[in-house]
Amino acid sequence: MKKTPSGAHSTDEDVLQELALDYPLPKLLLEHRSLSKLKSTYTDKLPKMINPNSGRIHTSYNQAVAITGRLASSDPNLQNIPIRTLEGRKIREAFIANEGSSILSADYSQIELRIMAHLSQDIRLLDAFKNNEDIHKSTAAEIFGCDLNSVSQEQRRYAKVINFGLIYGMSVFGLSKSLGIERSAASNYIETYFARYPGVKKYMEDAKLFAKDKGYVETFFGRRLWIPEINGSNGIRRAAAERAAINAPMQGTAADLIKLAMIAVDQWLSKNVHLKTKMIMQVHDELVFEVPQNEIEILQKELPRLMEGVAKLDIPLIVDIGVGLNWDAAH
DNA sequence: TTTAATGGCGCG
DNA sequence: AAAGCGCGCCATTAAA
Repeated sequence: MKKTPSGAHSTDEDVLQELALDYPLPKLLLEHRSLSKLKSTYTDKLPKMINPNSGRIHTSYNQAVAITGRLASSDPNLQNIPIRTLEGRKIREAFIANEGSSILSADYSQIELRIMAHLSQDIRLLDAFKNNEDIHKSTAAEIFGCDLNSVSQEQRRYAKVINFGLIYGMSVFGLSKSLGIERSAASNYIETYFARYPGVKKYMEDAKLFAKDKGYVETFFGRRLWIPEINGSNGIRRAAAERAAINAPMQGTAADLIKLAMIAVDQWLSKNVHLKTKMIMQVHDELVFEVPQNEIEILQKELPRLMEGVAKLDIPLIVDIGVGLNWDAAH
């Protein structure tokens, strides 16, 4: 149903899911794939990487690999610990706090969509975030032309796929595939979306034009992200570069913000020498801490203030906090 | 035995 | 020919 770059028949998840409608084997294969992925990558490997001195797993953060300015975690990668499935979450449950401490997770809510609102200056998107609305719900209300409180689960799910797809420059083809709908229907959704959020459409066109003119795009702070293939002769790679030009300012600005947050939190912890709390991980829009019981209250109060205050955008930055005895419970 | 390429999939 | 951005790591296979 689909070919790999080398010309072989693809057996990826999409293909097997489609085949599973007609045959029993693909479903079994998918089950085996997901379980063996969890076993080989996490369950078998992570225990072997415990440092004998600390009794812990220590990752490395590379600051100069990701072109958008994100950190990248390796050996082991702790930025791709499972969370999306029940089975996977059992692995996350194994990340536990010391006796007497909790794991605290502080993550930016909808950070890239908020940045898109700021960069695009789209009035409806700015308003939605200023009113602290459920953004997928409010997008659903716009594209389905209904009331905020009459949005169905299904409508919200559609809007969510559209919202995330847009951040990445998704096409009609991609949207129709990921929603399993006709291309004409997908085309209608996108058209309606851009009619309701014209600022977003203009932002995307401007990002491409800017990149073509200068060879780079910029984050909110003016950091440059070079897109060399934006004027290349290979049409396919050029199209990919155009999508990167749309995405890079958002992902790059989010990367800038969380780095500033890490610095702000570190300085605050250093200043308050009595605190035993430790910042132990970063997962792109999330900071993870190990917090003694008697410090949870102060962290719950101070972290949002510190992280939300690193920059003044035209929308509020919102930080959600979760606390638990393990990393999964902290979400 | 090590390295590289491939296809696939975990996360934000 | 591809149609969704950014990563790192797994098993498998082939080459060095």
